[in-house]
Amino acid sequence: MAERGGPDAVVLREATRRAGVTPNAAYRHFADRGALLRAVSDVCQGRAADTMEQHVDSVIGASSSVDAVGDAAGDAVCDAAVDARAMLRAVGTGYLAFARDEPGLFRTAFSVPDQLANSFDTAKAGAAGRTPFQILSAALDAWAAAGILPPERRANAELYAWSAVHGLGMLVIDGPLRGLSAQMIDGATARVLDMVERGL
Amino acid sequence: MAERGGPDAVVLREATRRAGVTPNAAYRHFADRGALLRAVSDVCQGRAADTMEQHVDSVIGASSSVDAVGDAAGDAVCDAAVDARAMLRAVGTGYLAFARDEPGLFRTAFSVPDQLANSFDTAKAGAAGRTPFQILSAALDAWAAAGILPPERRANAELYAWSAVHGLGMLVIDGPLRGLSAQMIDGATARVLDMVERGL
DNA sequence: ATGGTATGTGTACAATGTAAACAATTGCAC
DNA sequence: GTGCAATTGTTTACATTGTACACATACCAT
Repeated sequence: MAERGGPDAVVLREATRRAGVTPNAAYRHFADRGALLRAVSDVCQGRAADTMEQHVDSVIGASSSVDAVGDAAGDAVCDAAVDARAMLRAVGTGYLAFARDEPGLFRTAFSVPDQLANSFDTAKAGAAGRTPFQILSAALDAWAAAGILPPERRANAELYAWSAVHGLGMLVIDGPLRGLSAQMIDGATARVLDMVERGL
Repeated sequence: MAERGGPDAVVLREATRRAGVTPNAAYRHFADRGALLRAVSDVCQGRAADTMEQHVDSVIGASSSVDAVGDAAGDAVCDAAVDARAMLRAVGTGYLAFARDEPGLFRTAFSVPDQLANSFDTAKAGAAGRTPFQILSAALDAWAAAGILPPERRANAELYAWSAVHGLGMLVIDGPLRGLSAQMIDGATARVLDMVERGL
């Protein structure tokens, strides 16, 4: 239901109908519709994490193989920086790919009020066990380790990178940027990630 | 109704109740609930524009008076750059101030699917006649004119700056960043704007 | 005067969330 | 094994919402 229709479409009675039970049976499992929606939202965040991991993995794999083929041992630092940048971009593109491929799930994932403290809740984790926030966090740790993110800027950097990418996602799927061509969206994605890379 | 409760709270029957007419009278003015919501959304964008103009004006006023007092004629270019940066920051802080002060209106303003082409619709304009998009656009024009935004990066720059600020707004008001202290939010706002300034 | 347009009313129906009381099933203690 | 308590589901009921259809009224122009 969330997949097509977003959060507003996740409806208690329809859920029970699909489950083959009467409407009120739902109240044995969820306090109210809000609780159901929160549970669905958590699952959606897990799905987002899956897409992000997938993008990160593909980049890591590619980068490693290239490293293995033609490199001397001198520029390990440079490699770390290149890898860190690629990883953060993969996190961003994965996030936005999820938004574009599954707009209903994306909107459901982030349409329910939450607290930053819950960003580590395992209920929001993907198959790999990490939540979207943790995936982003790891990419920024890699930046810091590679020395391309000054320590004084590391604090809360998740929020700033996240804001940029999340904003683009929202504007694209149900904001004023909807209906842009795929190329336009690809371009905007690249440019927003450029901005984040330069600006973090 | 939008003010407290956001888009979900703008309800057709309640509106007619407050207007003192029967529910179906609404259908003489709006095709359906969606049309009503779109109209409300436009008004909300106008309110956002008002807040943004207000922030921009206060900055322009301050900057001009400083200029008038103690300057030779040499660094007009520098002044233009300083002004342009201040203006863009004011646009961003205004946008986020609106999100924080009127979260219901903010969510209503941007929760209805729209097209970029409609971003100039006068229905979305504030008292000064400009829509939020146009206000942002003007600030970026000032950047370009001051020479601090390379021409090849000017195209669609609205989208990138907007994404960053919009994302922070969404995360703060009903995303995982809700409940952050006012200082935290102020800090995050400043840092996101730093990122935009460096990254555009 | 008359006819058309704008606006509002009355009645009606389907869908939703949710409360309260009741029933069936399950698991465990004795 | 028996009985009790927790778990899960059902039935009935109600308020609220969006919306369709037919009907009424007021006003304005010809």
